[in-house]
Amino acid sequence: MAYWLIKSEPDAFSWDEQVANDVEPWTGVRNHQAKKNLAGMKVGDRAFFYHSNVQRAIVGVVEIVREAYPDPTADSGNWVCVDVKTVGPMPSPVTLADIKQDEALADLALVRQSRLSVCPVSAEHWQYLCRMGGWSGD
DNA sequence: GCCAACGTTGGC
DNA sequence: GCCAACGTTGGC
Repeated sequence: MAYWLIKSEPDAFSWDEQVANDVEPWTGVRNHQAKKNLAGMKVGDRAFFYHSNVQRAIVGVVEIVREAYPDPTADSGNWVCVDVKTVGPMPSPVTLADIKQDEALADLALVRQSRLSVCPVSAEHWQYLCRMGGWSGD
């Protein structure tokens, strides 16, 4: 299974809303690199839910429950979205500042390509970040 | 096919 | 609010 990180501006769609909705179509991605990553997601993959802009921290974990299908919010072009399901909140959110000052995470896509809204996370980095956030779930 | 201009994203 | 990074557009 693969791991990912998806970004959302809390003003547009927050973790609280994700928890309330439980399953949410992840729409609105309009970047080819991000689209490629969406298309590579499989059911059962896990993703960090990251708040960009205001809070800048990993605040929760979601699971992919539906693989890439045409984004209904796209008026043109063949953009895709996936459905994600709430798994649980990070016991202590991992902030971007924490990530940036840790050498082991220097080549995280989140750091290297700050504008990419859907990025892959290696298994090593996933486990590392889970430890930082106090995530003890499976 | 190159490059300048412009728009958007996101960190600070 | 500013700026850097990056994507897109359009003139040539």
